[in-house]
Amino acid sequence: MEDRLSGVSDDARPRLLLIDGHSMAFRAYFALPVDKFSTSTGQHTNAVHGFVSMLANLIKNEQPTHVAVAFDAGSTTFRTERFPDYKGGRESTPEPFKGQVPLIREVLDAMRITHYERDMIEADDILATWSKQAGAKGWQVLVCSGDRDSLQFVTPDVTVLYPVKGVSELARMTPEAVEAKYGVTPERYPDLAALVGESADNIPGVPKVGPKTAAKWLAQYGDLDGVLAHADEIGGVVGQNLRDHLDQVRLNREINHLLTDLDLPHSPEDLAVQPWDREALHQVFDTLQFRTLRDRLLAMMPAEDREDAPADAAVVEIDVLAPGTLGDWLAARRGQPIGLEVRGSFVPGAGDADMVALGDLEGHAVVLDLAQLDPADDTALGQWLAAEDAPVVAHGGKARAHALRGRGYTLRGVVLDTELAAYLCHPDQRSYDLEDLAVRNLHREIGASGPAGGQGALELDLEGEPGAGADLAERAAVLPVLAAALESDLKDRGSYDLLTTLELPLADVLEGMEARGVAVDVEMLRELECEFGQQVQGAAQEAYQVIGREVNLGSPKQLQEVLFDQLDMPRTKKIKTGYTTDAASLADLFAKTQHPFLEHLLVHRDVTKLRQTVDTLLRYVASDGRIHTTFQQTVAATGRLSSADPNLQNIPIRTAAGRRIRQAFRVGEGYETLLTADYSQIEMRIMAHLSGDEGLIAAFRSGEDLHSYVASRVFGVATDEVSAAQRSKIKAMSYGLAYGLSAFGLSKQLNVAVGEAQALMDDYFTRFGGVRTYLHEVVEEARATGFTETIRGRRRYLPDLTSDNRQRREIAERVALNSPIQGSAADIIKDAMLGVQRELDARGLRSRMLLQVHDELVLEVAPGELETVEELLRTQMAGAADLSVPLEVSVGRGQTWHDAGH
DNA sequence: CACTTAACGTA
DNA sequence: CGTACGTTAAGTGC
Repeated sequence: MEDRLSGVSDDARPRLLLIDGHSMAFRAYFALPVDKFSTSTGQHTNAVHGFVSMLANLIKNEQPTHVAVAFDAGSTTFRTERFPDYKGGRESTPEPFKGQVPLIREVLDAMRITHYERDMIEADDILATWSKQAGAKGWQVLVCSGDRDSLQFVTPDVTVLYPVKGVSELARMTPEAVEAKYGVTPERYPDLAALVGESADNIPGVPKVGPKTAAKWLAQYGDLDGVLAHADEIGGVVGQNLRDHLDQVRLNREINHLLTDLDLPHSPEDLAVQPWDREALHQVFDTLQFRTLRDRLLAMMPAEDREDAPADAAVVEIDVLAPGTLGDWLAARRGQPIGLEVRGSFVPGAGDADMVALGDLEGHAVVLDLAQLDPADDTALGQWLAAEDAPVVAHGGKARAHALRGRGYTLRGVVLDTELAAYLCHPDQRSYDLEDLAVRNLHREIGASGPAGGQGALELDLEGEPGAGADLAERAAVLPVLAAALESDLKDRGSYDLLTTLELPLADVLEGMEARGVAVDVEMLRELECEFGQQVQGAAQEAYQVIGREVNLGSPKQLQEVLFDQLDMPRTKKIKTGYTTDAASLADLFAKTQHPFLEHLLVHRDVTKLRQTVDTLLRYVASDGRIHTTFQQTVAATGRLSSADPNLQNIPIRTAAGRRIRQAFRVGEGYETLLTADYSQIEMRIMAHLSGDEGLIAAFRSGEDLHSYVASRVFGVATDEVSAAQRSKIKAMSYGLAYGLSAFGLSKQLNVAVGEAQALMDDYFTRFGGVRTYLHEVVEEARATGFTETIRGRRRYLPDLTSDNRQRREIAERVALNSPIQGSAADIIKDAMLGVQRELDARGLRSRMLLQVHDELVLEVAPGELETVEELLRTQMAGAADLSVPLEVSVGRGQTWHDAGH
């Protein structure tokens, strides 16, 4: 590691960087705005960000060979015992600062930087000791500390970096700089400090004596002892003051003396910089939600810090095939997993591919330009792609299949999809770029060498796009290697089965659904757009009239002005930018003020949203008159699918106007009807199953209305005597429980007193105690194992369950409650989809699945197949899991999605 | 131009 | 102080 600096610096001595952790974190905290740095979970991160940013700069600029951080262990130290007022009178640590220090430690761990603290000792003492030890060896030492006491150990070899402004600007305090600034040598600095005092540490100095006077005295009498010995000779008020404070000054000197003889567990040699733990670094930056900082750090990670040298397989050799020999190339590798990478457009239903690369485990690759592919090769490629028994490894196979489909190829036989595999291993990440996976799992950089780095690959590239072929080949070649790594990772996590029996086959099913899309009535959508548009205009005009001016009703900022400044309405809930103007608050305000502006505003909001939904849908209608969404299979951490471009899982249903949009989704030409099937109360049934609560299981087995049944038990009345109000309270609570709802939250939702909500929950748990036990146990087990699990063994890792930060911990606890339930429901409907597809195929039916909306499937039924399809749909959905309660499925049919719904 | 925020639709 | 998503316009900052 030492040789790293030889190229950068002309000084070949080891360079030790020492950092006072608390002091710098605190500086960072005050340098950066608290409200601008927090994660979506509410964790403040400004101090972490500032600290890590500073650390990154230091490492980059100073190129240390050794690094360590010292922290203060607690508020009690040998100094406070000696002098109870030391550091007294300080404001208590700001709330948002607490909890950030452990996060800094996590980052340091990931960077494999030693950090140390010891009871009763301050960070400065630790740093002073290391500094002295390293100085004695002739090392260069840099000490980064915001504590001026550290200036006392500045020497020609030891420089203190003292923050002047925030944490970005550090003053290099060399012996010369100390002398220039304070008029004394570093060695005498504590003498000066003893006389002057340090208000930050609540150390009183001699009144009226500042650095100038103190330095003058020290120059005159040599050192502090000299000054004290000659205290009588000093005239004036300051002299008298000194004489009055002799004991204080002696005590000060005693206190600001730093220990340099601690027995530390790490010698300076132990502090050598280590290769960073990329995996851990990614994880901690994921939780901190630091994107730019992550990139900055990774970018400066020197090549020699990569954990293992790249394996020899990293060299990709592009085989130049004679026309017509692709079949031979493939035959020579029969049965071996081949990586497949595709270049082109991955748009569902309108994809296209222009280049394909194949790579084997040994690093051999071929690059195929599909536009000028030899007919024999084209056949060989098509057969190989479609063969179920020719093992393929892809990254995002579903998207690649869309591209290939555009060229008439069918993709089958994907035995491992690296994107899906990575998702199952770390379902919380936001992206699974192949480059990142290669680096994290194989320590292999791909696409980094640039065009010139290829091995004679350039001539293979399409004109005007140098490097594309080499890049594609490199990606294809890394896939089988990566697949092996991810396969074993998945097996370790017990999730391999989930990949092969659920997610991989599902990807095929989803690809089909996306490719076929869903038919819409464009005329109807246009009419709706127009109608909603007029209503938007109308509502806006009326709103303007009320307030006497035109504002942008879509701007929360301008609305705040109108509501709270112009109209001086009661303040709503506070948010970052002021007061919220969300629908619930506006409704509250209307109840209080009856102000007509609010009415018009709410109508405007509603209709704007609807118009916008219609607008978006229209933009996505493809040339076949259908909308092709993308079902994202690696986004939702619980295992659900999500839908995007456009999102068809959030089409309105609750309001009459909204439901009209569903009328525009209709059965396609050549088909008879739409069929929708949804699970009734699937999450509550899963709760009953997982908890084993006798009462809840009995409720479902009784066949009675769930919420009425539960309400009758909670309120102690007959099922048919349950009032609508009682039922709806219970319904809200039942669903809330699976989200970790508190009595406070319930009270807010039901608009009742917290006490009443609490009583309701208590009554509920008296009757359904198994639920409470289960909810408690699921959290505790997750805390012990670090993850939750669904009925299919889908894991979600929740490191925050053991966080010291209460807010983070409690959020993780709610996630732990919800994930097995939501995730199991996702498992079940995914299994059902496989069953439905299998049956449709097996029976040679033309009917087909179109959409999935979490607990609902939408199918397009071919003429004459209705009865068969409905039956198989019910059977497959109800039989998708074997729970201790029945899975109930309700089915509807109609010409439109609205009519098929129920 | 890219990113974040507030708001709101679904299960 | 209830989970999981995606999309949009407005606002902010480079």
